[in-house]
Amino acid sequence: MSSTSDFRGICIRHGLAATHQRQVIYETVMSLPGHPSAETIYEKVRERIPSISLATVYKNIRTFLESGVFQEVSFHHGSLRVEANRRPHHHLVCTRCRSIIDLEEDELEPVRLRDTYARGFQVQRFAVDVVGICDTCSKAEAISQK
Amino acid sequence: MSSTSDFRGICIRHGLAATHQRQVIYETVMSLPGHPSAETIYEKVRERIPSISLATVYKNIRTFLESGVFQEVSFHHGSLRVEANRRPHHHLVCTRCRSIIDLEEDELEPVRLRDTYARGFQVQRFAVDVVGICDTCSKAEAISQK
DNA sequence: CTAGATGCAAACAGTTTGCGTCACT
DNA sequence: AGTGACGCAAACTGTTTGCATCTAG
Repeated sequence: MSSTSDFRGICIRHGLAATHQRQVIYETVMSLPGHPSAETIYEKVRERIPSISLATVYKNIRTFLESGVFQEVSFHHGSLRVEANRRPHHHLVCTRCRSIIDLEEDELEPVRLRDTYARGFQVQRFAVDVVGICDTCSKAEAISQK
Repeated sequence: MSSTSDFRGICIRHGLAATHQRQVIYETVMSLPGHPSAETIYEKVRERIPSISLATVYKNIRTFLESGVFQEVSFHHGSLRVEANRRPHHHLVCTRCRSIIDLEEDELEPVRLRDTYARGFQVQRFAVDVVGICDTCSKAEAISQK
């Protein structure tokens, strides 16, 4: 029973209409393994609603992301960004303005996999995004909330 | 002196022709702060070569990335990917096939900023990409190198 | 009944490609 | 001289938007 009522509860909590399309998109994302793209979700949803529009899928993905029902895999999905800094370093990523600030490697405690881990993956390096709100945005927010 | 000869050395080492356009693009990327987009680089390069084509800028960025002269800020710059996994976790990212595998949070030693750090950034969470070669790709490579 | 959701097509942004001409090596 | 680079325009992919119609609340 929980699947349907989960969905309705989520919609109520976020002030969203519980439409059929929205529900199928939600269930499809939950059912797909890994990190599906909009196109993948669209293909899968069409098996249940052949007449659905790709725009509807995009609009609902956006809606779910904005209400925090789903997350984006990465904050870097936009256009290609070039990194000239050859020193190993990490990034501070602001969720508000999407700005990226370099963080020197020694500003972070060393990152390590627990030695129990293997899976045949050959590690080359660790790239850490410190996700949060930058100084500028948190000040701007403080003002707007007066 | 080193700037020009740096560039020529890089070109020789990577088997690239040392053209004027290529040099200006290289110098521009090195001079720009942060993580410029192709468009930003193009705008800046045009100050020195007004007739340059955007396609040339793109082609050269690709060339530099492929030869490792520059890096991409992130391996996630493609299309939007949706993450339904609500549990905190990290990612194994394969540089060869670009696949993304979830890594449970407890498979990594806890990530921490050194307490000296501040800059007014409000940290929400750490998103770690363990960058390397996945099992499938490393096996494929072993075979192709026979 | 009405705000918000859907479907369609057109618009857009970012990026790549084909091809004729030009320039490094 | 020949291979690869450039410039241009057209093509392409991923995504958003405007608008008329429909539907959940």
